[in-house]
Amino acid sequence: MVSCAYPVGVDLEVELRTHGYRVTTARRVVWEVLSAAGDHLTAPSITSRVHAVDPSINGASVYRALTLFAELGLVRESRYEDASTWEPFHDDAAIHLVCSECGRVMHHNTELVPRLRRAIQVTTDFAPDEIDVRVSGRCGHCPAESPA
Amino acid sequence: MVSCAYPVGVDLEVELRTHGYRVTTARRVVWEVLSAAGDHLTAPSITSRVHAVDPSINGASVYRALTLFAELGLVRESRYEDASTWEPFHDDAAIHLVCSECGRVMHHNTELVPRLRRAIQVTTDFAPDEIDVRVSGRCGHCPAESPA
DNA sequence: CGGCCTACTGCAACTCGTTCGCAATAGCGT
DNA sequence: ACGCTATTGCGAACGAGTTGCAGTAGGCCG
Repeated sequence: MVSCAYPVGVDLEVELRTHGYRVTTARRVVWEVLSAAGDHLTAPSITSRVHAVDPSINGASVYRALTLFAELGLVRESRYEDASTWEPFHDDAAIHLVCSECGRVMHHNTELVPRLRRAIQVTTDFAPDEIDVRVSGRCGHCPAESPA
Repeated sequence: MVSCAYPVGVDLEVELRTHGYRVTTARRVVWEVLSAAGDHLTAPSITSRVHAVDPSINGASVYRALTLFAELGLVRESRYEDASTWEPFHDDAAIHLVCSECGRVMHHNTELVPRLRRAIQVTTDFAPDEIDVRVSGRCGHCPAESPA
């Protein structure tokens, strides 16, 4: 049911074993769900998708898997409007375009992010680590606001 | 006790009255706290500061005030690591530099933000609204990481 | 291949930030 | 000062996320 549509460069089993963790059903299913979506998902929606695959997997295990994946750097958590979302890790030159209509989250790569990093390094005494850019607006799939 | 150290360009009373809302103690105190901090505050920390000024103000009222202020565009909510924070509104050319050591949040203006907005408009079919940039790292006040 | 050790899971109770319904209170226009 | 009603305080409810514990299953070893 869940196929791996996301170009995963990471082999979960290898990653887990390398760090001495066991490869379990729960972890595999959570990873499949994340990979299949390849997109931002809230924890509750991850849980329900996991349940669609295997209802015997407990919600707590989903959280534990997510936390573990985050520690291993396989996924990243980011907090949006009113929910935190999870997605497979990607490099941070990608910015997030969040559609206020349909809630969809798109990625967009731009060299302005690395440039911003350099600008900060040069013009401030702040040593930048991660850069997270979120843009809210309306995506191409959603109709333009009708003039009320 | 709470003085208004933040360069407020907004008169709360006027803003409330203009929109037909009443000027109440709770709203005034919440606004004083936000203005005095002029910085990102979590809702619970806002509540405790409000209590320091007037313990009779209920936590729920703090949330209601914050929600109202957000609707009026006086404050902005943003979600960080594990808490949502509130701060008086500032224009979004300012980006957030969040120090991982001391937790301090600084603002930095850069013309790269408006440029990013234009880049998105030109190169994608996404219509950008708000742009929120958060940079984690280490600020100038915190000692550099000692080589472990 | 089978058995053991223990990491991991499912469960259920718990925490804690945030919201809601309702009666009492206090703005503010007259 | 009076009255209308927006707003508050209270307490209960809610929901996401966490935790402790006993049972289960991954995977190493013989």
